[in-house]
Amino acid sequence: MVDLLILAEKASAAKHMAKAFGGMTGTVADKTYKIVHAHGHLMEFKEPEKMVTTEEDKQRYSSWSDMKTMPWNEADFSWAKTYAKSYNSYTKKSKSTREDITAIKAEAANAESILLATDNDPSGEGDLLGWEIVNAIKWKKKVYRIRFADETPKSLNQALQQMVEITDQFKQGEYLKSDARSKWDFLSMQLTRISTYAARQAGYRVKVINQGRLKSVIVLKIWQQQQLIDQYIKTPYFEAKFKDPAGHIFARNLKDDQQKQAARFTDEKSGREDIAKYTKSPVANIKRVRKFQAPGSMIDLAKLGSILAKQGFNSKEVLATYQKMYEAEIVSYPRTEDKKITQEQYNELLPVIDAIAAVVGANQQLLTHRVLRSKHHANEAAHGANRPGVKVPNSLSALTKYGPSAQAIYRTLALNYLAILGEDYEFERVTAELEKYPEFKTGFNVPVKLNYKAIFDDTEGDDEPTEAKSDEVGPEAEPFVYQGANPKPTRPSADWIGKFLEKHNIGTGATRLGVQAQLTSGKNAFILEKRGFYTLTQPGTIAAVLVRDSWIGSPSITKQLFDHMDAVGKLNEVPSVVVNSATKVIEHDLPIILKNSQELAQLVGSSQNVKSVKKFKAKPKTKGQYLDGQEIEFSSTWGGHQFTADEIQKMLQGSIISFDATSKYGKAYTATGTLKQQTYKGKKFWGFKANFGK
DNA sequence: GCAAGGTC
Repeated sequence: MVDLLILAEKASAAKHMAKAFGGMTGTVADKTYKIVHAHGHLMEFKEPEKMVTTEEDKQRYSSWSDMKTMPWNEADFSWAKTYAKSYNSYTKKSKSTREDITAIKAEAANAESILLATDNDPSGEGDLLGWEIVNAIKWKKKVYRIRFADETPKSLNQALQQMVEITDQFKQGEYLKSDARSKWDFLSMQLTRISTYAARQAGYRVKVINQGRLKSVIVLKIWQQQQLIDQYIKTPYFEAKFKDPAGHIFARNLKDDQQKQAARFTDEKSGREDIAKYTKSPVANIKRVRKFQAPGSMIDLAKLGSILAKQGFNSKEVLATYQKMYEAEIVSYPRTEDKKITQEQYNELLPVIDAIAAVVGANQQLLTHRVLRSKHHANEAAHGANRPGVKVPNSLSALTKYGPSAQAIYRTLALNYLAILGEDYEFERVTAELEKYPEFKTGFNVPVKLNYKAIFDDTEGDDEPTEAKSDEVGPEAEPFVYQGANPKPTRPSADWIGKFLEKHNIGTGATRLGVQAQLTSGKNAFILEKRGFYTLTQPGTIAAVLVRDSWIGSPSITKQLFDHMDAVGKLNEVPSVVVNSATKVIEHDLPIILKNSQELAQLVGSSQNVKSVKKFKAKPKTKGQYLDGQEIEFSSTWGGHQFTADEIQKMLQGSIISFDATSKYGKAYTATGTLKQQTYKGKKFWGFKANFGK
């Protein structure tokens, strides 16, 4: 008989506890103990039709096609749970968790009390999965809880001193709120049945049209952005600006639409007339201020995924490879919520910093900042931000066995971590204005010491052509007509969706990248991913169109759910209010989804032939005589830019032209090139060709 | 066939 059966959330946590307490069994804080562990949730809800009793209800809750059966009445459900299926990626087999539960039950038979030592997630998920096990083994004796700041021995032993009894689960806010959350999400599956039915009614032979708090919001956001892109019309404007000999631009700070309207002209002629008002001016009031910038916050899993997406790795593979590296203790816990680390975690890594730097080829001389900055420090961080582990690989190539992206994962994580050991970036902020027209100002940064940026610069990868300008300003600047345009909407990408989800607090560190991996893979994928950029597939478009104007497609639904969960967690609100709110969402969204299905034909296209919707818009062509006399035809636009008559004339004469363009990453640059005969898929054609990198 | 949340 032991005093305490310590239940850890996962194998790695159990291992850390064994290290902290002196073995998998023993005596700690005057109590005998044994450590066991789960691997996440071992129990999950039974199928809806298996949570009801009458034959009539079994029928009702099996239906995917009778819309009168919904919204479901949650009072009909027993909310009974069953063993989860756990998938083993090594054996590629699914296995029931029945044996795990049986094993824990057998150990519990020899214990006086259970100590829940599962993770302390803000959502209460660790409490929920602990209680699921306690309930599954029909435990009737005492239950205690510890919450630890991190998994270092010091923190775990500290936590043990603050053990609290929580035997009545219905009085424990963390359990109540996560239980309510899980019921809410479970009830939301009705929207998948509704959407699948609606799409089929509209004539689409779809498999399943999944909907949920994360999925619907992601897919709808991508669709809406695609609409913005499709509807985007580039409208150039002409604005008076000044330029000094080194190329620094002096412009007015146009704060609102009114100011912009007054300063910008829609045609070049008016722009030219406007600059006639100005003459060359000396540059005045040059200020140089020395500034410092600390390294940015550490990257999370979603951010890492988006960085690697740009290098051609897909999220599914990154997740799998990262997991294997974590199991080998080469990197820290992947699915962390933490963006910071504790002092203990920082201290733990310090001795191996130089070894890590050597592996990834970082300059060790730059790692001089040996104090954890407050912006990276947290008092509590169960796993700590994503970072390299204490075990350092011998070389990058030794990592290849974990997966294709292993080297890239380690390199990115390590450099990002090492950057916090670099000194602040030092630069000079230069500002100046025009003597004659002081409202025209310029400002730019001149790097003095790169410091941490020489280790890891999260702006790298934005491979935009930046002209190397001199840091000398003035002595004078001349007016010119600057040609700009309304900015093109950003292309949907992994990075962009990640930021959006984070901003609205949708999903967790564990699910944000996971759901994107899910949506981009399999036969029924909703999203097509190419180097981190997203487009919707046909089923994805259907899913998006169906949840237009719905609540499930809105980010505010998660916000509302979380606000209510917080109230439940503080015991200020009864859980049933949260669960009932799910029914209200179904009630509201069911008719909307059915109504939206009538627009599918128009917005998605033919249900018979997917390709028929992808009619290519014929590009407007221009004809003319090339300098050798032959009659040629070429597109009158390039990269969203409409060639002016003057540019067309010049191109036909074989001259080089330049114009302002926007890159596919949304950055403005100057495109320079000539008209050339080119080949595409074996066909010859004439068109503008940019001289990149020349 | 369904969610989102854990985990491997």
